[in-house]
Amino acid sequence: MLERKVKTVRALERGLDVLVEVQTRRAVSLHELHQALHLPKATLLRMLLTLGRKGLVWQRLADGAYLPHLGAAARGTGSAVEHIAEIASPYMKALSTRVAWPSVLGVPRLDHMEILETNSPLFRLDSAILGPVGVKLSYIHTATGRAYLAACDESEREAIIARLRPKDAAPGSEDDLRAILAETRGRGYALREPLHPWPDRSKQLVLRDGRRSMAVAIMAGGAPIATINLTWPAKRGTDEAVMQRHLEALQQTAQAIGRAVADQSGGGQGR
Amino acid sequence: MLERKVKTVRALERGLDVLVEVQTRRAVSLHELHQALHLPKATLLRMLLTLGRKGLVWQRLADGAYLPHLGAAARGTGSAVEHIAEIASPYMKALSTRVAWPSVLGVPRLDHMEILETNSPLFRLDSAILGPVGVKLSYIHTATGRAYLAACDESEREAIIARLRPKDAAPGSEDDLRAILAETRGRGYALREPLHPWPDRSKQLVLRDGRRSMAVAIMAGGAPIATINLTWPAKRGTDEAVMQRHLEALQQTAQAIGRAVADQSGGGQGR
DNA sequence: GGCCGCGTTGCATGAGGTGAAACCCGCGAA
DNA sequence: TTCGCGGGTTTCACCTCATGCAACGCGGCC
Repeated sequence: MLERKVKTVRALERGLDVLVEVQTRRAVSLHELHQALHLPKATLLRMLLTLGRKGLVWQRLADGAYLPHLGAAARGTGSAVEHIAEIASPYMKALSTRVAWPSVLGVPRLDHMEILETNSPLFRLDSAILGPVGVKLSYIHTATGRAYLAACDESEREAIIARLRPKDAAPGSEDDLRAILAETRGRGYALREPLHPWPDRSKQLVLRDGRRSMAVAIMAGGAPIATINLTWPAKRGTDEAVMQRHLEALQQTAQAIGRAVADQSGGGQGR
Repeated sequence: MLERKVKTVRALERGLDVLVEVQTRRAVSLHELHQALHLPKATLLRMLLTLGRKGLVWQRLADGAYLPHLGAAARGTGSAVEHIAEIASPYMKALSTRVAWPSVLGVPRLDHMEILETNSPLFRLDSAILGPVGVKLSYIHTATGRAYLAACDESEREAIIARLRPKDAAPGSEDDLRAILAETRGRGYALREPLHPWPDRSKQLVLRDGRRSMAVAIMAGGAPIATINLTWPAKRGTDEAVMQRHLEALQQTAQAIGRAVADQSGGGQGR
């Protein structure tokens, strides 16, 4: 293998350098690649397009960063769940063309929801900037968090609530939360209203950012694995109008993503 | 990602096709790639050289087949043990330049040792053709099998012996086997002599192929994970001379491979 | 011995990879 | 508001370098 008289293929060689670079750093911008590999950006762009077409890397909407596609590697390692962002990304892009407001994809963590992807850069409006990837959202005060809590298994819900319950929780406040979640579950989508008394991360910020938000869970295999929301400025007309207009699209998108994740976990190996 | 005005890099594109093809079929010959991808062999050769240099594929000595390098994929999935063949291959190539006879790398299976790699194609002698990859060797009648049995943990040894014990085993024959293994362990290397009465796969073949063979275990983390042997024609001078001359090289090679495997499993991620 | 299949090498040709330069676009500063 | 800047994107003319034909080596098999 090592010794061979023939020359190597330079274009392939450099392309593989890019691939390896993307794989080692988990997320990388064009500019970072540029200064790491000393290749002109134009060249990098063409290589990334090629790698993308072959399904080896993908570009996150949230920040345009290039990420490795784990699929080929973990072939058969189950859990396409780790790829939700990658799988959801194209659906969120499509969603951005159907509705006028940006969305965020969130996944549950121990005591918060984490943003994995957002299509907000696709909107021109400066009011549309949603937190970058990695931002932590409250389970209690955000539509995203409530959508997950309402959809998840009871034992999981209990565990999360227990984790968030303040020492000095007002009597009855926990029942209020449960009532909110029950209503959310019945309604089929979550809102950041009504207000709930417990403190939790960035509660104040949520309260006064002047936005409204609705969210639904993404289900796969009977369990919620993520959520997707829609955020719009509060001043924008009546909330009911917005919600009526876009709820269906949001739910359809969530279902489509859930189906795609289930498909990947099951038989197909994608592309 | 999908839509982009710029052109893709054809050379990279085709190279990735080759990579993917090698990854999906686990082992593939140049000719197979040729008819699968409809690329001239010369081109394929250059691409494979490039992929090899980047550590994404490697070529098996045994049959020249190209195999994917699992490393990048399973990064952190531990057990470099599955890569023994890949890791051992270069050492076996080096060994072929130090000694005059071919070697085989074997790993334990339920009731036999399986050949994973051999450097025999590097020898011109037609007497040197050793079974292709996948051949099953007897634990009892081959040096390779005995080397493993002698080196492994007692409980594992007992399990294997129990599995192989014939219903009508002659009294004392099992003790004979244990004695053989004990002597092997003390000596530090295994031989296919002395004969043992139990029947086992291809016993007859081993008895009359007119060859002699010696083998040592490859240790990693205190346990044997594979074996490497040396085979030569029986007619070739005195066996003692051959063994004296090459035993050290064989043991050094086994140790080097064991160390390489341990290194990969531990810290480094190889390329 | 001669044929065939497969891997390998050499080399002339022009397809296509390359990167400088220009363009775009959003952002922050003035 | 304009300007400048830093990133990403596109264009395009140059000329390397990927390409595949052709020829060779070698071992196996009839």
